[in-house]
Amino acid sequence: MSTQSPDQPQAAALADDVTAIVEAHPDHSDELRLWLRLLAVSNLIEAEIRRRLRERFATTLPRFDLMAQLERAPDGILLGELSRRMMVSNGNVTGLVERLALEGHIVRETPETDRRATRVRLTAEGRAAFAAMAEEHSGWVAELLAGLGESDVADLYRRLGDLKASVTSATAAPPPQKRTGDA
Amino acid sequence: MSTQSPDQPQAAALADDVTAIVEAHPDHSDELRLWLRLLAVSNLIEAEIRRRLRERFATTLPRFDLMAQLERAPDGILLGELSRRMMVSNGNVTGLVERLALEGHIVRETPETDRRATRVRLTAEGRAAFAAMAEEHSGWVAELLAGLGESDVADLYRRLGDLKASVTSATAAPPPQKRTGDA
DNA sequence: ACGATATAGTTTAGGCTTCAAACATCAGCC
DNA sequence: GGCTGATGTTTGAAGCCTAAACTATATCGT
Repeated sequence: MSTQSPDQPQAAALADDVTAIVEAHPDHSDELRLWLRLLAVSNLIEAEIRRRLRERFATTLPRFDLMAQLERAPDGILLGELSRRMMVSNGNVTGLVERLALEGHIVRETPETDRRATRVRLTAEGRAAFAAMAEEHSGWVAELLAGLGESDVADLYRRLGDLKASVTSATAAPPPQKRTGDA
Repeated sequence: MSTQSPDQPQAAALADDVTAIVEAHPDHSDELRLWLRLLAVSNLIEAEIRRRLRERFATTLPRFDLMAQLERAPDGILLGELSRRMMVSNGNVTGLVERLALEGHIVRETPETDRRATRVRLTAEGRAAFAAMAEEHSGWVAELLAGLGESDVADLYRRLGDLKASVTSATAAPPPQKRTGDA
């Protein structure tokens, strides 16, 4: 059911001048539609994966993500680095780690060189549990994307890279204010 | 290149280091990478939009979404239909509506024909607030996607449609339990 | 050494989200 | 009228998430 047509108020006569972008009321509906579709697809896949993680392994996507990070760092990882890699807040990681520790999947330890810090590591049990989940997980993704050809996958990957670059440069740059007279 | 080779996911022989498991599925790694990138890009854009909604309008994406739905339904909409369109649970909508009503953006009313139901509508104030937000919002999206050419946008849109179709058919169909020997 | 500043994590308050169970009402049937 | 089942919404418990305030430790400048 794609009742997702955004029905934006149609910009009137669209002067398609690329240079005079933000000031007037250009038609942004193509970009908006793209974003809405991107969001819809992403949420669709994510919801299905969350559902299966829950159903098959009684776990959640954030927990899975966290364990995936730890799996790549056999010597453990500091909480701050973890939150950076997962792109979530520090406080979020605190709770996630707490729950995973209760489940016995990970352990916390304080390095002697810096007693502020906490390093977390997968337990043997956690490593085994993650291996089982990861195996199925990649199968699920492959299954969901099975309708795409190999070249589609590569092409989408590349174009999403372009998109990522666009977003990154737009957010990294200082906010484009009205520069009066920037001749 | 690993083309459609006859897949043999025989994981039996992997007595190797368990840490290599995730990477050790050549058949699925392309799809996995694509999904991870899709997720990353989507989250990147979403986080930026959430940030700006919060900063500029002291609101959230779910609230914005809900108001966007109401904006398209001038006569109001039942909560159940709202939760269907937003693709979230009923209970979720209850709380969202409660907060937006407190803010004066929407009103609730019980239709006389069915006193179980609740119909919500934008107030005049809510409609005006949404108009202001929507205008900026579409500008933000256009700004974030500005690095893409017009044809890139169209192409990505189409390919994401293919992807959506793939996911939909994979989830709508009964679970494919065993992969029969494909050609 | 001492105070200022920076860094690592935790806590707090609040919002979003889901599921499951409860509640309320309606529509049909006897 | 009084069951019964369906439908529309709310509630409660639990988890995820953030920003801001806070604690504890480290480091740097003097």
